[in-house]
Amino acid sequence: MGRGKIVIRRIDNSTSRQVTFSKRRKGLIKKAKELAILCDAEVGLVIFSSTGKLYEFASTSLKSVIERFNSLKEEHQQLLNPSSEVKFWQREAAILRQQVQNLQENHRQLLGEQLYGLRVEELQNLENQLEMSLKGVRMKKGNLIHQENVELCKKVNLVRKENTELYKKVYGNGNGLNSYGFGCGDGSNVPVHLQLSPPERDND
Amino acid sequence: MGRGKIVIRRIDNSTSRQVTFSKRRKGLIKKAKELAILCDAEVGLVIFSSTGKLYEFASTSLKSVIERFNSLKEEHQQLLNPSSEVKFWQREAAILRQQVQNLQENHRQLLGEQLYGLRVEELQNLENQLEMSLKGVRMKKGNLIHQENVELCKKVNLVRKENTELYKKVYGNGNGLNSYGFGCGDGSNVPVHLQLSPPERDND
DNA sequence: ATCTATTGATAATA
DNA sequence: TTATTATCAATAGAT
Repeated sequence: MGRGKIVIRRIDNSTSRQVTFSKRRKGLIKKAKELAILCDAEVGLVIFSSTGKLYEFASTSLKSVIERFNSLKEEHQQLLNPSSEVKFWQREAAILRQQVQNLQENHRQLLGEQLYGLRVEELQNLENQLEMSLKGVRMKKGNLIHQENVELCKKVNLVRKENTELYKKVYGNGNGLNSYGFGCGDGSNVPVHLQLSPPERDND
Repeated sequence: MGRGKIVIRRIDNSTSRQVTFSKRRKGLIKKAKELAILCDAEVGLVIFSSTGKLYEFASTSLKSVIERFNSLKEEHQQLLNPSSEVKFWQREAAILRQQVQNLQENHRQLLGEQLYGLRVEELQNLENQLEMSLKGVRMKKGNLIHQENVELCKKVNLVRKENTELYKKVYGNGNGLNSYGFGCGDGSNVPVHLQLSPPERDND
């Protein structure tokens, strides 16, 4: 795929060999990456240039890929390493990996992805599930906001009291106090002077 | 490079994921081979499918590539020594276990459970997410139901035709036949009896 | 490095 | 799985 067809055979010219190496190495790694992502595969790729320089790619980590490769090879020829402990942990890892996969699939469906192959009934269940979730989340949010409001009101009232005290100290027992109030639905309807409030920083 | 451009992202549909895996795996291995030959490089490639099946390529041998890699990384001992292999798998299991836990927590939150400790903003995000999901699921369901309706309509029409034929056979070229039609929005404008629709529940 | 004419890979489809 | 083919992507050769 270039200006002309080439035969797959060692490139004699050292310069163009290096150039081609650089280009194709990049392409190969890109494709390895794409395969891993598109097809949910674990890919490991090791390249040594003719000068001995190492280039590598792994969708997870090369160590993990090599271990997995080794353990699979050893499993095939069960004679070599009878280390049952290793096998135990490998099985453990395999089970967990499966579990992760199941959870991920489930998760994707909850996110409304990967819905191919589901029947109407299953979709209905999913929908009901999501509606329940939404209800729960909204209720929780409502509660939280209400609670925060209550807290804020308490603060406001506290500050208001301080203000009243300060006002008294400055102007004497103040009746020049115009009552534009600030109710919080907590029963109190005492007026508040917002403009006199101390500069209390609130987190927003 | 195909009939259309695609985004590099996990392919949801399992069948086309497998097909793509098969094609691209082949392509990747071909390119790895070409790189090795053209540029005189030592290449090792390991691919695990999402179902755990192993595919490999090496210009020399994978053993050689891995050993070269290991010795370069100075981890030769580590990877081949069984006791550290146990450690590796233990770590692997720990990582996976953590992953499972995270997914489970995430999952529970998507189900509207275990929402303690979330801030309003996080709850809002969750809510938005769930709404998106719901939209996706409903759309999918709608499509599916529509499709099923179309199929059913075809069946009904087929049966109706059979009935007409039978009716003719029983009563002669029937004009006593009251044409209670059954249109399916497929172009025919025969009157439709909506009250015959299946009792589909809609979500309030 | 950058630029394109070409070849090569592959997504969609059957 | 295999085959086909319209398209897109990679890259050979030139600059």
